[in-house]
Amino acid sequence: MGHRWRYVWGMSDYSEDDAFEAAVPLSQRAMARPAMPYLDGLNPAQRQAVETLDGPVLMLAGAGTGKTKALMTRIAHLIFKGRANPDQVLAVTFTNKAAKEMRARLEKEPFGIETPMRWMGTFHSISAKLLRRHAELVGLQSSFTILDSDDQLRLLKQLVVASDLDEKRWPPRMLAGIIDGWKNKALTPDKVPVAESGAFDGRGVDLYAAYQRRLRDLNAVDFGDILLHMVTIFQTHPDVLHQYQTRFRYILVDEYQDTNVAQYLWLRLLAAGHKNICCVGDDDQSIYGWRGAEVGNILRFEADFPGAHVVRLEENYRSTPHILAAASGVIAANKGRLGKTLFTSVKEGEKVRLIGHWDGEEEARWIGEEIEASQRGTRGMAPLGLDNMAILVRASHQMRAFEDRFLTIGLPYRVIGGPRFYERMEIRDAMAYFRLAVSPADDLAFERIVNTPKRGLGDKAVQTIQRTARANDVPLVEGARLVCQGRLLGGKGLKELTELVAGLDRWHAQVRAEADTHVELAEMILDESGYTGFWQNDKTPEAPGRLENLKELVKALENFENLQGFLEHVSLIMDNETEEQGEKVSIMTLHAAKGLEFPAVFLPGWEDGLFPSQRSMDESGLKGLEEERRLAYVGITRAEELCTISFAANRRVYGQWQSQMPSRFIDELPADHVEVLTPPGLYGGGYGAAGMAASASPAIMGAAGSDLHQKAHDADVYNSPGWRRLQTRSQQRGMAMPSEARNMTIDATAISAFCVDERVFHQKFGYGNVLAIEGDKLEIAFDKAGTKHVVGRFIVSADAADDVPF
DNA sequence: CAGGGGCCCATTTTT
DNA sequence: TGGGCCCCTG
Repeated sequence: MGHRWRYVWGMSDYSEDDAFEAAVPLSQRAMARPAMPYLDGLNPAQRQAVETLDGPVLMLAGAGTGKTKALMTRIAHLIFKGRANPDQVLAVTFTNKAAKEMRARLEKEPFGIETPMRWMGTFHSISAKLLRRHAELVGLQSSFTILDSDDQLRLLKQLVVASDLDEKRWPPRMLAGIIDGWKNKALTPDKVPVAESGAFDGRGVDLYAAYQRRLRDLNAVDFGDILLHMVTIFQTHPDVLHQYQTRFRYILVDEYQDTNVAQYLWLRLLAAGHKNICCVGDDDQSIYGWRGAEVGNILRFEADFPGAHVVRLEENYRSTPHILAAASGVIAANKGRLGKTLFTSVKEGEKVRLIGHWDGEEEARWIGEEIEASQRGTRGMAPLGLDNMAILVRASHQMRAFEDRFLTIGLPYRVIGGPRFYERMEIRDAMAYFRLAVSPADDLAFERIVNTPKRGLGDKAVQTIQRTARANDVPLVEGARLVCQGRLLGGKGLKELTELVAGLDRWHAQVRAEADTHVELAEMILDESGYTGFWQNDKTPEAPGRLENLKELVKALENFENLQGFLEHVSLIMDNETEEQGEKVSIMTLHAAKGLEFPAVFLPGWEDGLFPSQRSMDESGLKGLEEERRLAYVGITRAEELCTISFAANRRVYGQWQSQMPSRFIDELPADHVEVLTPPGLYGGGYGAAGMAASASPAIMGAAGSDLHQKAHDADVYNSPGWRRLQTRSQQRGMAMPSEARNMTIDATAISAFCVDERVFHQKFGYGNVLAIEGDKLEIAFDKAGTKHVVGRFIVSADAADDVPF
């Protein structure tokens, strides 16, 4: 069927405007289509979302309910029904990846729409395209450049310095944040509310205005401007607005819960005429409030667009009932939701598993073992490939424990959202040198570094070496030696190659003689080979980072006996890891996981302060907590078959060992859908790190109760016999306790109901942070009342105070 | 100009 | 604890 329709829209060779003006009355031809088979696979809700073509539609699509399918089918339907040709559909996504995927899927069966959808893309890419056409309306030329955040920062820094502000107290980065915030709210300098005029030492607005002038002079825009300028143009040039209101007959928006105010206005202006706007989203998955997203946009949709059809997609095709119930239980604690009830026709499945550990290292170790067990097939489940498993963390620094552990046991992993350390070019180069020092016959390593750094040994020289080596049936290094002896190369190349061969000989001798420590040797190799110098002389902006990575690599060597030992561990992983191939466990942040799904998901680090993040709660209070809770919801709903939540009783935070309380979200897990596991090394159930913390949880015990934290504090858990027993047992079994923890005596901080840095609330003085603890007296820095010494019984944890309206 | 030392701070991230 | 940034020095 593809051909026929391709023909119909074969006008895409025209200029865009011609194509637009020519807007073909497609309906007759479309009607001629025999059937619309693409509608067949939809459930009633999806079908309604697809077939309600006119007027505003809000598609509330819970996790795993076939949102993308519905969205794409709707687009196809609009086109096949002849309501619009592909050029008249505005389809907005948040990431280029999402747009790309959607394009790809629309081209394939059952849709076969091969006419490119010109207006499918991110807010930014579409706006940039529009802005190039109308740049002069905001004083720019259409050739304007788009600054990245680095450029932006450099510019702002100049302005801050020029304004005699103390760069330390008023960092340009902060100004960038403030300005971005204003732009996200579609506030031009003249529109910034008076209430915010105190920002940035009272200079914020002025600097913002100066920055905008500077950008204009440079004929440049930053990311925020791309949208802001278009909103300005739409607001001040009705003719332009009208042009696009007419052009875009239908508007579709994905991830609507993530839109900020500027994007909202942009959409509302464009949709104002026909109101044919379909927003797809899930208020429960709004996790980008910190970068300006307004959940309010989705919550207010019906008010903004009176008469809107709201369609709820609630049938979940992804997860088992227990997983859905757990996720629903957690998210139910949020207020002001639009509300959806996910259901599934699946009957079976494992409960969500919950386990506590002594510390973060043990948690990583346990998860590693679980992953290996799942690979073999466990608990009657079929073996799972590594691609089917993921570890989702709150903050990227949590990844390190897993990377370290997986590297040690040789478990292949991939980090989503950031290149892996051992995959970086400079690390691979350095490793190649080490490999050659250990095994001179490593030809791959030789090929890799023979001309790195540049030695004037190009393709031709390498070919000569290879030919010689092959002719004499020797490794490449020996081939190179023969080339040097026979003077088969000329001039500079010969000299350099001779030097390299001599160096390799020397390093190899050192390895064998064990004259120096392997760390010193590694440093020597990197220096003498000229590799370090190569990056030092490199002027590209990446060079310093690469040097840092090399330092890091050398530091990592300290954990091994010798170079060989290190290489063995890493090479096991790297060698059968041909680029992006092979099965790997995924490690990523919860944010990065949105939109993905895995049969098995691990959710480590569910500890108050880490998750929910203390900072989130401090900065945004209840709002912040609710966003964290949505993050928990996103995490759980990534799992198809098996979801494992874990926490550690102790964790190193900024180099300090800290006792951790299980996350309050654990309390919110419905007990009937959770299986509490006993941590390894602990005999029987009893008081395990998990057992204790979990059974302290009313939810898990099935007891009525509401405030785990207060109870836990009251019960003085860290001083409890159970806790001591755990500590002793762990020691006896030589469990995964780092030496610091092993020797740790339980100090006043842990015994007190509060801990240093804890956020607390005082009836009279308000909120504050604990500075120090002496017996039952606390030194607290109150936000408003200053630093005071207070007796502990007048203080409640800020967590508990959250329930008090403020 | 590059590197060392000291100091401050410490999520989430796309465009 | 440790990474990034700035400043100072050789």
